[in-house]
Amino acid sequence: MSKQAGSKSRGVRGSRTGRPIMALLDLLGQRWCLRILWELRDAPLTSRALRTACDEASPTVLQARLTELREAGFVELGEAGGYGLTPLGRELCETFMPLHRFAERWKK
Amino acid sequence: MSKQAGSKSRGVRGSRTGRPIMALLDLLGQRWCLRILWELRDAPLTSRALRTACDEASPTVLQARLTELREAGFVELGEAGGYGLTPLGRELCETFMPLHRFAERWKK
DNA sequence: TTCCATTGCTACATTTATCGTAGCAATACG
DNA sequence: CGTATTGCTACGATAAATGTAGCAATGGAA
Repeated sequence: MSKQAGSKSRGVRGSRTGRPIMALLDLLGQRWCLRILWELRDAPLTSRALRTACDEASPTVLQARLTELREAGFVELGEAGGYGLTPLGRELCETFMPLHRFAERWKK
Repeated sequence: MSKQAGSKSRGVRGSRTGRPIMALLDLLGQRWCLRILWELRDAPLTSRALRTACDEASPTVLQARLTELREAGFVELGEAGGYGLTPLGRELCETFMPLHRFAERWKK
C-alpha cells in the first residue's frame, strides 16, 4: 500500500525489501533517471542545459529526478551553478558505460 | 555558463533519434524493466513466478515489459513455458552486474 | 540605477503510465 | 469430469509525467 508515503526522505519506489540493489534498480528505473546520469557523464550542465539535453523534458520531472539523485549522492549542484556528478555518481556512470558499446551492437 | 554539451541530444522515449544508447536507456528506464532482467539473471521464471519475484507487480505492466523485452531480443518465452534471457539478454544483464557490488557500497 | 537575461525551481491542468483486482482460453494432470 | 496450472487481458482507480507558464534571486550590461 504505502508507495511513496509522505516523507521527505525517500523510500525508493517499489523497494520494500531493503536490499540495496532493489533500491538502486528502482531509482534508476524511473523516467529520465538514466538519461540524466548519461547526459552529465562528461561535464556539469545547468538545469536548463540539462533540459535541452533531455529533449525538453518537463522541468517538473527533471527537478524531481535531480532531487532524488542528489539525495542518493550521485549528483550535486555546484556553487558556480550547474549540476554535476559526484565521485560516487561518476562511479555509477562508469558502470553503465559498457551499455554504450552494447547498444551499438544491439542495434543491428 | 555556456552549454558545454549543448548540441547533442534530441529524442525521447521511444528512441526516435536512432541513437541506440538512447533507445536502450529509454527502454531500461521504464518501470520494472531493470528489475525483470535482474530477476531472470539466474534462471527462467514463469510469468507468475516473475510476478512474485517482482513484489506482485501488476500483470498489466509486467506483460507489457515482457513484450517489449522480447521484441528487443533480450527475453524469450521458452517452449516449456517460462520466460528466460536470450544470449543477448544475458549479455546485457552481465553489463550491469557490477551494479550489485556498487549498490552494496552505496548503501552505506 | 534600471533593464534584461539567466539561474534553480514551482504551480497546475491535461495526458499518460501503472496499479489492483478480476477473469479469460488453453493446457495438463488425476 | 474437476482442478490447477500456464500466458495473458479488461478495466476502473490511482500515481506519475507532460506542457506551459511563471516565480524569486543573481549577474551583468546600459
